[in-house]
Amino acid sequence: MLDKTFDPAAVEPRLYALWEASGAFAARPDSDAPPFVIMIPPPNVTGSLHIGHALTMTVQDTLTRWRRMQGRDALWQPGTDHAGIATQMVVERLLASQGQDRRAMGREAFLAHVWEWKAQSGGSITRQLRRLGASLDWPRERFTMDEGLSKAVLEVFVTLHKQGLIYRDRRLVNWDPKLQTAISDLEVESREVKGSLWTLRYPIEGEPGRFIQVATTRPETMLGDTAVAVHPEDPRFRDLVGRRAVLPLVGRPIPIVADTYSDPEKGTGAVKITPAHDFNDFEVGKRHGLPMPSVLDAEARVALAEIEADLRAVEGIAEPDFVRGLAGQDRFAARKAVLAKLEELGLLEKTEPHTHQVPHGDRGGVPLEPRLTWQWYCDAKTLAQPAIEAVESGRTEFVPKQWENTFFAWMRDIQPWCVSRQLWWGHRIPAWHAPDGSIFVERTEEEALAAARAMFGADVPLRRDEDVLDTWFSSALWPFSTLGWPEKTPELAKYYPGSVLVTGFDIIFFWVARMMMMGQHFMGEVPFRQVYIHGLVRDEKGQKMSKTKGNVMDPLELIDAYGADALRFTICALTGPGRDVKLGRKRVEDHRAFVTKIWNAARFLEMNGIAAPQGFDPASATSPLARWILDGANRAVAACTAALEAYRFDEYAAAAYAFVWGSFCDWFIELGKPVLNGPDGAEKDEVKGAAGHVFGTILRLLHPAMPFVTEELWHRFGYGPEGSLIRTAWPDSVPVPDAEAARAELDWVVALVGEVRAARSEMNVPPSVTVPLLLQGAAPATLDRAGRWIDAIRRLARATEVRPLDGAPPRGVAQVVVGEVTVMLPLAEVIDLGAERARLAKARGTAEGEARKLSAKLGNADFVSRAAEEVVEETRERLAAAEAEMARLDAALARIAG
RNA sequence: GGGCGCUUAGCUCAGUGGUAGAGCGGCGGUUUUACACACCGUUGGUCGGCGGUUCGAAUCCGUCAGCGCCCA
Repeated sequence: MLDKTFDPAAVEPRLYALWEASGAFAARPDSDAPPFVIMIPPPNVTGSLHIGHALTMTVQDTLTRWRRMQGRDALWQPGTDHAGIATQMVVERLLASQGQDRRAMGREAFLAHVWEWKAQSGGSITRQLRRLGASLDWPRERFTMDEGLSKAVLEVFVTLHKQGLIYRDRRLVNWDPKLQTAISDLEVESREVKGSLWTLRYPIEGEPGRFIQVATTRPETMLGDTAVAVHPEDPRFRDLVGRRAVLPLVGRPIPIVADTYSDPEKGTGAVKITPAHDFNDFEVGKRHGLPMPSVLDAEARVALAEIEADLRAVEGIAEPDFVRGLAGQDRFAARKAVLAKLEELGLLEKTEPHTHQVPHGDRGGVPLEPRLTWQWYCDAKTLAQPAIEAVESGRTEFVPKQWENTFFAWMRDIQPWCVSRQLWWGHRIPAWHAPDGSIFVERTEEEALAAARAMFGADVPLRRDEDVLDTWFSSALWPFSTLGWPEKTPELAKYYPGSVLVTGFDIIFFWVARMMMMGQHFMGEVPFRQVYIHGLVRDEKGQKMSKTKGNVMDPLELIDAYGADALRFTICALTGPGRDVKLGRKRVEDHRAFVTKIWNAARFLEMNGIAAPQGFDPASATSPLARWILDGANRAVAACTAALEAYRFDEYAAAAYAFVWGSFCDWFIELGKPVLNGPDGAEKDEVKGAAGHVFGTILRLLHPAMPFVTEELWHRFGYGPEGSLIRTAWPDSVPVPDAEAARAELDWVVALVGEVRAARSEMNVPPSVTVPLLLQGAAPATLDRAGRWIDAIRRLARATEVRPLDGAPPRGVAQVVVGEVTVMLPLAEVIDLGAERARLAKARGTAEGEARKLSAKLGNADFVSRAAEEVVEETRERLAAAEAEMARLDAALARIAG
């Protein structure tokens, strides 16, 4: 016997362990089955399962389980990425709590600690994914720092370098002074900051008393100014272009240059140019050949080495000793000091409050500092071209398609990709520096030494580059590095390119773009055929979930409370195209009711001795009820299949829900009860067979979304051994012959029951009162139907009997119109004639409104002559039906008049 | 400032040229032995505003407004 309620916690761990142990998740490279491949976008090894993972993994698992059931050789590739900055931060924090420091222990010792941490606490997310039911092929789990993937990284770096697509350059980068590393443009987060706009006065050289005013939000960088720029057409400054200003505090004369970067409308119309500390200024500096001294060090403290030689005293303007005193000060302390000194010198014109966007590091959280450094760059512009073409030509397709625009916009304007990071945890760059500055990029130190020997004619000592690669560099190789590349493995041959990449739109630039570039370049083919972009999970009010807002939901807690099936089904039901998912506890609770409904339906079947049918042939079913539910199941199968093919998880969930609850439970089971309670025989056998058959279809249909409850019921009902539903074939939609007749019959029964129930309810007839249904004007076929369904009608419509009206209608009837029939309910004892008249009048009003609308339409000559013939014909039929109904309601009203 | 998206019932959302829908909620009723996480019935909408195309517009076009996101 099934328990009274479904207990997910008792079932989930057992079934998951069974699936995993039996190899149900395993890809089968040796099979002939066509592959279906999803490469998991590798979660961060430091991460734990959050609600966003729950969404993306539910979608991926639903697709994987569905395709696996369809007979595809499914590979859902698991793994994690090493998350350079995040992991290094975690381990450093851990060490700090033990009073240890990374720099003190040195690189090797630190890395040993990281690996130790990884072994102990890394990848807890992979355990949590099991709670969700994710059917990943665990024995294939990879890690971006493992040996094989590291080999792929090495191969790619060296190859790209030899192809000139990776190079070293000295440019401005986004520098995180807290983490002391370069970071990518994509790791920059603009934050609105309430600051000030200071207007400074720079004296004009040789013209005492004349100044040019510049506005700035970062006065401390003025030590590194090398020009003042004005707009070439700005008449206010025309005579100053080509002359020089004296840089306050420093004393260095700097040119006043004409550059369209300066906006006459903004600030004073003149801007100070600090090429080494601002991206726009850097461009101006390049255009005008300006020096580019850095005045801040790696920790964003004032550093004077590059301007020391420029310092000179100028009475009332520049004080070298003051500047020297700034050395080593933090940028914000230096700002205060600089402003105070400028004010003292009368060179601070004004201070205005100013709100502006300040770039912050998304990991470290501190304001970033553009910094001029040597870094390794990847020529993304070149690599992007084939990736763009692949999407243009449809070799990779985005779903929904609109995201292709986002992809194109980013890819067509892509900047050189800075791939080096000043970290220890990551793939160390395979470059060796010779004392003279030559660099050798090779797979091994031996090869580098050999290359150096060839160049210098003698052995020279080489020093390996200290930097590591951006984590995304290795992630970009994931679709093929996990399959064994650069080795030519059977897996690589079979599973590349993948079928679909599933991810959120915020990740298009990170994973999609980079995997596309690397896949095209090294495999000569796209890494995936489709990219399914889903929304973000938000709270019920549509707010982004965040720890600071306190509105985060823990998927594991939701699973504990409602079960994984409920959470997964909720996510499917809410995942429409191009929409964020507004998720609340209540939504999960609501959908749990559906899991419970299935469980209860199963209990009913069990009580009636219904199980996996033996030798039931749907094609030979004769009873209308059996044929009707078989037809309904087939249509549900078709709808669910089409929805999944289109990535319409909401439609998939809705179609399954409507069929299971609205058809199978509400009508099939109810209509079947009289038969099931009746005598044994062919009819009962057929209804039981159909019930068992359709329930099996339901379990298969819902398995991708709610794997646990379906798998549990599958074996409990003898459809297969425990844990076998996951390997069972997805149902086919097999049309039922002459389904229209079965539908027409059941539609009639449903309409009759519905109308009678509504009339009784509106008349406030207590359920205990049962009455005969007298049919007036019934066609012989209708009387036959009534006879066939008499038991069900008795039960569902609270009727004693159904028979033709014999003679005059009794007094005090309630009447409803169903097709050509007027059904009379003799309710003399309880009926309120006034209420019944009002009810009939209302029904007549509805029919009349409908008829009026339709006849107006048909009265329009343009409509009749220009609309499609079927539409006109259908309108005529609807009008006739509406008028007939009006006539019957008129007759009904006349019967109870007076 | 540029781009994208959204606006349909109280709420969350389907519906992309031909009868405005679902779930949840609300209201009324029900221990009808699978299920009160249920059953039965019912109430909710000038489909954001305006204009256009069309025999016909929630749907196509234009425009305005509001909201959200991305980029600068």
